[in-house]
Amino acid sequence: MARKKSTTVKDVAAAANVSRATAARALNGYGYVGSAAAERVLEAAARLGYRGNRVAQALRQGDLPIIGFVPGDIQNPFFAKVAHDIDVAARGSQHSLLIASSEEDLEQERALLDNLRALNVRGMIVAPASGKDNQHLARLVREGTPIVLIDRVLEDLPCDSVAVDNEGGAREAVEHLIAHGHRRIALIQDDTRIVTARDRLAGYINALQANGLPVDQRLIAVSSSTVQHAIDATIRLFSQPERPTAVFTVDSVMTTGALLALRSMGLAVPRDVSLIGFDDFDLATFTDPQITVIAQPVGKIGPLAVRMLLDRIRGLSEPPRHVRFPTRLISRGSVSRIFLP
Amino acid sequence: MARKKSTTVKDVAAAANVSRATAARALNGYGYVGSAAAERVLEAAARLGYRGNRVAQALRQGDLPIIGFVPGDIQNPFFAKVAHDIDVAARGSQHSLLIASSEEDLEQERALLDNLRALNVRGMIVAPASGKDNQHLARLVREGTPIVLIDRVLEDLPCDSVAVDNEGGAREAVEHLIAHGHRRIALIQDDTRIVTARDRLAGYINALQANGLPVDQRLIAVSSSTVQHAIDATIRLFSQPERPTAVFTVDSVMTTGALLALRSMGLAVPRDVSLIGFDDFDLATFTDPQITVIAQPVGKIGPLAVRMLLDRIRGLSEPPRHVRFPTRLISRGSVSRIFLP
DNA sequence: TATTGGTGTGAGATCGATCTCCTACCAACT
DNA sequence: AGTTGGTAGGAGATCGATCTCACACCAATA
Repeated sequence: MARKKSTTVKDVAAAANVSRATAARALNGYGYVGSAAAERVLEAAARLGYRGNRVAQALRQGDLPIIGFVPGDIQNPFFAKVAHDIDVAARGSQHSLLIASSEEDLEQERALLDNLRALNVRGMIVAPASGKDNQHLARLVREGTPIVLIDRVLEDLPCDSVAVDNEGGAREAVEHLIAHGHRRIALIQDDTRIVTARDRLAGYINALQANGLPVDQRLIAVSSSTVQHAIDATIRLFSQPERPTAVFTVDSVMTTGALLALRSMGLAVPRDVSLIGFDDFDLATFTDPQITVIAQPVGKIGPLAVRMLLDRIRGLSEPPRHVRFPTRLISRGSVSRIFLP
Repeated sequence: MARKKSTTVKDVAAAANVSRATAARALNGYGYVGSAAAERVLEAAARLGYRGNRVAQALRQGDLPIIGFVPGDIQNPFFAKVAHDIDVAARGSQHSLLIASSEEDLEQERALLDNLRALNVRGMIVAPASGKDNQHLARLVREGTPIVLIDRVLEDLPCDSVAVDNEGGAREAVEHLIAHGHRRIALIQDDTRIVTARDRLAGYINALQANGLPVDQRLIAVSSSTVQHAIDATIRLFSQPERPTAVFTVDSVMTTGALLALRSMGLAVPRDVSLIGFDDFDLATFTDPQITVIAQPVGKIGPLAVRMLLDRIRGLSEPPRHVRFPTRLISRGSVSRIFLP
C-alpha cells in the first residue's frame, strides 16, 4: 500500500483560493498578506493538517535542524548520560538529536560522519575513536561544519572541546595509592588509540616517576572496554609471581571487570588488593566496601558541549575553546594502608 | 565565516564537460553513458570530493534513509542496549538511526513523532509513553508510516510489535515468592500509564488471587523510574506497621533503589526481606547474595524490531504481527523460604 | 490631475539530485 | 537509398518550501 502523500502548501493554497506565495506568507508571517486571505489560509492549513516538509525546507535553507552525536558506545553509561543531557539541551533549542555510535571503530566513525555531513546537519558532537588518522575530522572542520569534541581532545584539531583532566585525575589516583604505601601499582587500561586512555596512562606514569618509582610494563594491562576482557586482563595481572598490591582502572567498565575477577580469585578488597577506578558509577556504592573513585562531572559535559556548538552554529568565529573540568577523588573504602617493612 | 558550499552534480558535470544528466547517469550507473564520459565524471567526482546531498535526494525520492527510535529514556540500560542493537541492525541496511527520547512524557512524544514525520524518515520504532491517548500514533499508522512498537504494546493500534510476556513474568516472580512461603508481598512499580507497568501489575494481582491471597493496596507503591524515587517508595513501604516479607520490583532501576533503601534501613536480603526484580542487570550479580530476577531476552528485541520494520518499509502488507518473548526466572540468592507457623 | 507610496498578490526562480522526454549519431539492415 | 535500432547525451521537469520580482490597486499627496 502506497504511503499517503502529505498535504503541501500547494494544497493549502488551492483550498484557500490563493497562490502558493500568499499561503507561505500567511503561514510564516512575513510580507504583506490581507487579513481575510491569511485567515482562509490558516483555516485551510488546520483543516488539512498541514505540516511543513522539513526536507524541502532543509534543501532550501541549507541545513536540517539536527545535531549529530557520535559517541564511542551508546551502551556505556557515561555516553548514555551525556546523550541524554545533549538531547535535553538540543531540544531546548529546537534541534533534533541524531545519535550514531561509532562502536570505537575508526572506519565506522568515518562512515557515520560522512553520513551526517551528507544530511547537512547543523553541527556535530563527537567523541573521536582514535587519537590519530583524523583527516576526516580535520576536513569537516575545514569545510566549516561546527564540531565540538567531547571526552577526547585532539590538540591539533582547530575546534572546541569539552573534556576532563584525565592526566591529573589519574595522577591523583596513583598518588593516593602511593601515599598509602603502595609500590607495586597495576594499571588496567583500554585501547591506547583512544586519547583518554593515553592521558590516563600518562598520569599513571607521571605519578610513579614523581615519586621515584619504576614503571614496570608487567604491571600495565591493556584490554578492550568490556567487562569480560577486563576480567581476563585482571586475572593475567594477578597470576604473576610478584602480585600488585593495588590496581587503578581507567573506566567504570574496567573497574567492574576487575572487581569480578578479584572476587573470583578469592582476593578481598581492600585487604588483599586496593582498588581505585576512574569514573564514578552506580555499582561503586553497591559493593562492600564501596569503591574509591576519581569522579568526573559527567552532567556538565553535554550541556556545555551543546552551548558551544550552538555558538558556532550562530556564527561565532573565535579561536577554538578548550574546556577541561577537574576531577575529584571520592575516598570510599577500597584502598588500604600498607606499612612498609 | 560562511560554510563552504559543498560540490554538487553541477560542479562535477562542469568539470567533466558533460551535462548534469550524464553526470548523474555515470554516478548512479543507469541509462547509456559513454565510457570516456563516465570515466571523466568519476574522476572529477573523486577529485572534487563529491558526495550526494541526501536532503535533495530525500526530497526527490520521498524519504530519508533514516529510522527513528523513540525510547522512553535513553539512560535506562534496557533502552540503551536496545538502541545499540537497533543501531547495528539499521546500519546493516544502510539506514541511519535517529534517537529521540520521550522522557516518558506524552507531550514530548507527540512533538518528537511530529518531527520525525516531518523529516520523512522511512520508519519508526517506538516505546509509547502512555497506554491511552495515542491518536497521534494511530494517525501515523493510518497515513502509512511504518511503525513498530517495542516493549509496550497497544492492542488497538494496527501495527507490528515486539515485547515480552510482562504479565507472565510478573506472575512467575510472585508465584515464586508465594511458593517460598511469602504472604505479604509488596510491589514497587512505575507510572501506571505505561503499558508495561500495567501488565506487570496484572501479573502480580493474578498470582495473588490464584493463590487465594488478598490484594492489599498498602503493599503497592508507585514511583517514577529513578533510583531516588524508588528509595523513597521502599522506605515508605517498610515504615508501615506490618512489614512485607518480600518485594517485587518492576524494573532494574527500581530494584537498585530498593536494594539501597533496604541497606540503609538495616534490613538484610534475604534474611529480613526477599527480593525479586524484573529485568536482569549488571548489579544483580554484584551484591552478596546475588539478586533473583525475571530476565527478558533484551538482545532479541532490537534486531527483530528492525527486521519487522524493514519488511514494512519494503511494502509488506500482512496484518500486524505481535511477538511476545517469554521471560525466564533466574534464581539466585535473594529469596528465602518462610516457614509458616 | 498626476504622482507617490503603501498594500496585497501571483508568477517564476531557487535549492540539488534525478528522471523523463527528446534529439542526434552511426552501424546494420531491407 | 531509406529505414530501423542501439547508443549517447542534453534540455527541462519534478519534489516542496520559500524568496524575489513584478504588477496591480487604492489612498493620500503635490
